[in-house]
Amino acid sequence: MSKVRTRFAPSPTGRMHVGNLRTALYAYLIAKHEDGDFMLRIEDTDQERFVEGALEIIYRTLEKTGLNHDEGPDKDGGVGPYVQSERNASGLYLKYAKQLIEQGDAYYCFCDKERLESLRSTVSESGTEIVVYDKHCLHLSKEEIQANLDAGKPYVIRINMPTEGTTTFHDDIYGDITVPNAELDDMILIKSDGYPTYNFANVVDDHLMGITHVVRGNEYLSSAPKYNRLYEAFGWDVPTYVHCPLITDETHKKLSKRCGHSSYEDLLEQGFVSEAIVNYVALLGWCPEDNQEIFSLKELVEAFDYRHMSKSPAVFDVVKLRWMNSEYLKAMEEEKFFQLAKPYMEEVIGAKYDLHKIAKLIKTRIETFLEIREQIDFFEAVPEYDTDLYCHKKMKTNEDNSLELLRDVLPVLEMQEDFSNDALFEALKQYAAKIEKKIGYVMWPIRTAVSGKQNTPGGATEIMDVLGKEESLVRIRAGIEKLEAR
RNA sequence: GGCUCCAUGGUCAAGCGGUUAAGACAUCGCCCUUUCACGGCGGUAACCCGGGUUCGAUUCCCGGUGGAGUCACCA
Repeated sequence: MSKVRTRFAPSPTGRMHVGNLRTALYAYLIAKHEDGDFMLRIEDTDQERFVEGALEIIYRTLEKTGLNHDEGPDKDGGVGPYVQSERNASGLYLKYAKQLIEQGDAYYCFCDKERLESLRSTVSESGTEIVVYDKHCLHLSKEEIQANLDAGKPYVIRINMPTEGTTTFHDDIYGDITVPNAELDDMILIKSDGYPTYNFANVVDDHLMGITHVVRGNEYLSSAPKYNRLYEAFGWDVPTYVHCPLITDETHKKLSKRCGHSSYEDLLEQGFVSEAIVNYVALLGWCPEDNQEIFSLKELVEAFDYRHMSKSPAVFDVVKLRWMNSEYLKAMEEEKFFQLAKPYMEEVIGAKYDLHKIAKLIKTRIETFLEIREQIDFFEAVPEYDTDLYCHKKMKTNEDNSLELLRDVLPVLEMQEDFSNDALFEALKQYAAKIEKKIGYVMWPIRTAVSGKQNTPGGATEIMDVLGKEESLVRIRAGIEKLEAR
């Protein structure tokens, strides 16, 4: 049995779509599960769609997600170049296309855009007809072709598909798929600009690079039967196809830029951690036997069996991603969490307070880093709040007894030397015991005064620990004034 | 519209002829608690419809319905 070789073959056209990321992940997992090779190939045959910087995004994303390739433009494995425009420069694709022409499996086509368009419109009017090229140029004589070529007339090279019978191709997930040959378009192999089309370059390169498993998105499923004709014409072995189920948005449509979280970079910007994104995406269309949900990349390699992949499309559920992200944050070691959260904290409160302490408080209370702002903004300044915040049914507090409590407890805090959480808690516990109230009765008004918020990360003492004695007392006095002024 | 694929709770999904039809997210309730969160416990909620095959279908086959993908000198 030969070594498994898979490839990720993105086009440098922008951000990393999560569908692409998952395809890359699955290709990586299929290879690594069998101890095979995973390679990167750049499919840049469309010069018009090339986006500046897209290459860097591809490299960066693979690196950040840990999907390290064994071969690629930057890592020669002997079957390069790994960039299609470079391969094309040597006339590689044209050579193979011409071989097909000689065999009678392909032909020159000189039809211009206008003719092709008129073809389309006439066909659609007749209704029942199928929209494929009419093979007009297939019937050109040798002399006509040569004359056109000599005249420098632009041309493309098309494959000559059979018009009768059916073609069956096999996908390891979806099984056998049979289509009528009349449906098969004489697809273009070489474009008039000399570049190969995706369909052609893909087949040629996958063969030349020894790819054993072609992993790609379900949206290519319908073009797959055409490939068999190509492999057949060349006499090459057809690789194993693994088409991944579609990832959709909440309306069950193919995930698009419109939904706002369609790319890996979008998700990072929205405060998700890379590992959680990879983990979540792995579970979109695949599931292990024991239903484990939290996976490191290493564990995924171990557990991944692509035969357990699902066939039906999966909705990208941001809510579940958020949950998973929170799991990663909770499990993260403190220092790492601090480093990642630091920029978000600094953005709100600078370096005024001990950010380590604050990081500890928010760690179990956020799902994404973006929530940090709303969690800690009160440290910067107490927001405007209504005094009915002091009313809490369970704590049995209201504006009146809160005012009384704060006035009463203020001297206690003023005398308190040690403003650490533990010491404060101990002191206030004793105070509560003294006045024969439950601890919450004491804590609620204080927490309200120092934060001005309904909910806060941490309780009254933890907040005061961060604020320090001076600021805490300032805020409590302000709270008293606010209650008096009501 | 043609072709192709898909079909278990709101979502991700186990299941692969006989089950009280798992689990997770979300949701609801309770407990814990210095608020919230975390954590713990529990609840609500699903096999698209109709025919077969079979002693027995969520599971196999056919049809319908529904959804999606695709029909470029884009990938």
